Amino acid sequence: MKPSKEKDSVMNIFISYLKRKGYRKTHERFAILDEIYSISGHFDVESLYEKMKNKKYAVSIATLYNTIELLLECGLIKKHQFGENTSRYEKSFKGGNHDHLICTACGEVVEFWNPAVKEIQEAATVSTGFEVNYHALYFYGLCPKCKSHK
Amino acid sequence: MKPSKEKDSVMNIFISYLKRKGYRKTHERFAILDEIYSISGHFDVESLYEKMKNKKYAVSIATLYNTIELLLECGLIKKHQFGENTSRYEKSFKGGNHDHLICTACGEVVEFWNPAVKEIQEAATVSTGFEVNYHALYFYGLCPKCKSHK
DNA sequence: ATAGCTGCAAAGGTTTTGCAGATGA
DNA sequence: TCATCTGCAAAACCTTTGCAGCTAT
Repeated sequence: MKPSKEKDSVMNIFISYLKRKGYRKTHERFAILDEIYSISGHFDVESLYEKMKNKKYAVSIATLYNTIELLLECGLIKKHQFGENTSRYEKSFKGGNHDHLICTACGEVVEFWNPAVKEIQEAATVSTGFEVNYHALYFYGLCPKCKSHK
Repeated sequence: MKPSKEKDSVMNIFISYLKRKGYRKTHERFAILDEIYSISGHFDVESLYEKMKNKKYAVSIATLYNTIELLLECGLIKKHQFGENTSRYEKSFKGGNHDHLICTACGEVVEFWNPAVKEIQEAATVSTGFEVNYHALYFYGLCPKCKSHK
């Protein structure tokens, strides 16, 4: 892991989470977090497995799912289902709160960010009595490339 | 199918879609659309299958998936993946454009509607060059009941 | 020492596919 | 008639689980 402020913070969050829950600090767990935070953009379990397969702390699929569950719980990654049957994930430390445009033709995913989502959330909270922890907003359509090819 | 303006329109949309694509008008397809439009709220393939199992035009799972694909394509239903591994669907004729609050504790899904989503869509369209056809906005958190139990 | 973790392989659950027989156009 | 559709069962696919051996504490 290259030294960086972000990765340090992320590691600290994970470590205190593990400590708080009484979970063990294993090589595999740190290797997985490290690998995930070196990926820019989205990933699925299969591709993460492939990436780690030949590295020092190669892990099994079962351990990936196990650790991903922990990382979801402590908020270090987010889970998405962009309409396929495979779940996709992304890191969510800082720069969080962005949303996604998904091209229904080629599958490209582009991010955007708009603070107005918070206002909608506020309105929905008030009218329904929910306590909202996070959100996901997806726009589906054609990316510029596919738009021009049609 | 009980006579109703909505169901008539829906049928017409489906019929012209089938005609335009050169697809056949089969009993199964109409029975499925009819069944779906008699369901209020969300459903998954399994429950739809159970509902239709003992009726006149019982259909197989394979045919359900096939027809659901057609209905998605012509916009008469929408597909959701609320974080589970099962896809859920709902009709989308009129009254459309609503969004969802999902309780992460008990799984309850509540709908809300807010026109401001369109403005966010407009902004995202302009900045990315996408042509957006539809959206999905989910807020995850605790419903009033689970909030008070925690 | 020992409770918890990993890896393997098998199981589970959802969705897709291949093909023979049925059917709308 | 005949290309398409349905239903069945098998396959494919992603995810979860059980258990034996390993390891952090």
